[in-house]
Amino acid sequence: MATAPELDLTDREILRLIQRDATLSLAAIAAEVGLTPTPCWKRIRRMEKEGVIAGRVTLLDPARVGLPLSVFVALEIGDHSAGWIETFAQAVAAMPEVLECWRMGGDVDYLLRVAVEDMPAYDAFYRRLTAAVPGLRNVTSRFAMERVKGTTALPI
Amino acid sequence: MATAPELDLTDREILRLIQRDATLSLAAIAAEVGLTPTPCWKRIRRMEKEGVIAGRVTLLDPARVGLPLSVFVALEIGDHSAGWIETFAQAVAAMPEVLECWRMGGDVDYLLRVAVEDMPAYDAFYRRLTAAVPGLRNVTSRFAMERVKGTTALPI
DNA sequence: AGTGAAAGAATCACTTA
DNA sequence: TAAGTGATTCTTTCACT
Repeated sequence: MATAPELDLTDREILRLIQRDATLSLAAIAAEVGLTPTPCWKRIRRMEKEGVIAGRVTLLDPARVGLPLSVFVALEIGDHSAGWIETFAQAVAAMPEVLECWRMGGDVDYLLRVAVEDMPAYDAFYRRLTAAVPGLRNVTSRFAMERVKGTTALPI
Repeated sequence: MATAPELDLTDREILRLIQRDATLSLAAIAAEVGLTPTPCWKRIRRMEKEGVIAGRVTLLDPARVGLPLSVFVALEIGDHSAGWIETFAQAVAAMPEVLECWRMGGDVDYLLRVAVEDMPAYDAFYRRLTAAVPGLRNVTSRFAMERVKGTTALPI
């Protein structure tokens, strides 16, 4: 078990910068936070090892790659056993259209966000989902009209 | 208006790789797709210019930076005028806790995903939201227990 | 799409406060 | 324990083929 990471103000300032733009050079980061590149590099590497930094990814425009339709799917389930949940998690992991899957408290058991090409593609996904996951008590699909805001940058 | 980008199989293969890992060198990408670094670099730069590539970001672990609570907020509004919607979009843009905001079709008008420290922090956010956005007909908060899956990689 | 060169960046051993 | 220096290596970038 790793000890809880202590993040000082400089660590947080670095995170704030690289969260928004992973292409910033160490020299640019260093200039922003008032250090030289080497200590910045050491801090970043430390935060990667500690798991504070989960990764660096390239974000695409969904519409430009042929996936303009986003759907939120609320699931209510019948069987709440550990075995069922494990099976469900594996099914979801194997479906690349599912970008996010959250286990929820309250009336909804699971909430999915799905990216597909169009309505027929969503229908095909829906059929695969309900076939792969038996015992769904209720499935509610809500279709997104517009992404008003979308960021991966956490408020730190 | 830019012409619709044509993405060939190599473009898509490059996108598939860098979507998962933005730290891959051009040499590594080139080896994967069976080219040399220069044409890969030209393709990536072209897709950046075209807007297919939206950016490169660093992802953090929310719990490790003190934001372990994710809340989905469904909003029903009274006023559907263009002016209201513009005001709402600006309010949401100014609230860093709101990571995503979608305008929806159907029963729910807007769906937000919010990251906060704990329940008191969510309550404070809730008050700020309902104060900043007058005329909300209904606000439903659903609390996430567990992120079963979360990826930024689109199924291309 | 590839080659080869030049410029720029990351990485690290070592030094200093 | 944290930051800086300078050298090395790797990577990106680009003119030319």
